[in-house]
Amino acid sequence: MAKFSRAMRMNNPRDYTRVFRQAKRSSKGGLTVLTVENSVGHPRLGLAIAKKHLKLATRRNQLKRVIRTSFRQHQSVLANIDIVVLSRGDVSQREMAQIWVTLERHWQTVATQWQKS
RNA sequence: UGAGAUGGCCAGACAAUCGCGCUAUGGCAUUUGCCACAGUGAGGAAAGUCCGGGCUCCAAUGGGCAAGGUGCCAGAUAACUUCUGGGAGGCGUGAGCCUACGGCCAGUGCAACAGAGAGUAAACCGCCAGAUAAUUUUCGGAUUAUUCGGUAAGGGUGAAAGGGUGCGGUAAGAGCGCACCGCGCAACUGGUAACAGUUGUGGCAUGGUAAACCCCACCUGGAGCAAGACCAAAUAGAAGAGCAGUGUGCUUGCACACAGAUAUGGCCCGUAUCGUUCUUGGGUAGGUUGCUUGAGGCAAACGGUGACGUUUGUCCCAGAUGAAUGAUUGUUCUCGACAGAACCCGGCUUAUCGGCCAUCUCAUUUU
RNA sequence: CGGGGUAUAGCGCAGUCUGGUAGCGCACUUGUCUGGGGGACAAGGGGUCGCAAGUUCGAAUCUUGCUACUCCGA
Repeated sequence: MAKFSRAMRMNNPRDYTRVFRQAKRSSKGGLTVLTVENSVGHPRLGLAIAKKHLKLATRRNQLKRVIRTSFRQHQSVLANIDIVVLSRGDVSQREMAQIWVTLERHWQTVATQWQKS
């Protein structure tokens, strides 16, 4: 059962600044993924999709939904880490299917970086 | 059949799996929650923020000025830069469509360059009469030049040159006279009105520009849900109240006297710091609310040319807050555009793949 | 989400209120001075005035609608 409840989102600005300061980065396919350890007991996801990269609100919402769904389906392989997904300037040229594939590759690299203890 | 005009409607469909927000019910915890099941869940533009209103706070009970807006007339509406009907002008064969459409005979200004002249008109070329001179002569005059006058018909300049066309008239011309057209004024008729029609009259007066200042008529207080209301840590500061160390006295909880406490340090001096508890108000982080039952939708009847209004019945139809509608797979079709609510409504504007319906127009063919 | 501002030469800015000629500085090109560079002097080129409609005889300027950038309110 792969749920995605409200506690698995990062709601606090301090969490974001902590991640931005200490995180490991990996970027490919129009997205950048930042990861850092947390003490909550489960993985958490945060999104930062820039208006400059995707001008239309429809496209931004669509991208966020795709990222959330992918996170939900792959959260069993992830350790207790905070993840922030950033958009990059070239994301506007990608199809949604391509984004889906690159997200799966991101989760694999993150899972190898942070072995589940 | 083809080409159009106007108005309205839809915005891929179905199924499976995994998920999200809100609401109701039930269960477990009772503290914020968790679980089960059911219902419900973006738009015609949600957009731009260009107008109007509700709502909230601030200001003000009034009047005037300023500033801004609107601008044919009548109506609709909570209100409007909206809508409906009508008028005028323009476009189209037509159905129809478009129009910031009050006033420069109240005042002030502006019009570069060109042009003689750009507004109480003006003689550059030209046309015409007279005078003078020359030439010529059939002795009537003719031609040329100069000068002084007349003249807005023609040329030329310009975006624009002070009514247009025709006839008369004249030395040449001229609203100088006449006819028609246009314009102004007056009366009458129709119309709520804008305006239209008829008659008479004037004889050209009144050129353009008000999205130039302005005049006239009408309208407008300012800010915006990050408005506003409520709850409320920590820290610093403010106000108030109680308590405070040591010694003495006695009436045993009061009075009087003396200053202190902590840190540094072996101790003194010295140095540094300074009460403690509670309450109050203020209000930060954070949270709650505002937050969706409304100038609501749908249907019918009635009134109205219509926008719309009235009555009855019926329905409840997003409410998020780092922000909910998605992903994957399958089937199918016409292969899916523009695009995501954030306090709520009425409009306008802009973006947009296509499809359907109704009414109407034109052309062609057949009967 | 709400409220403002700006757009003119490669860059930074005037001109817009009050409509007729688009200008200033730096940069660029050419020439002269110098043995050369630097520097100075002289001359020159370079503009859909963000885009599109409208008003006007005429629009960078006035009006309306779009586009981009930017600031403020947590």
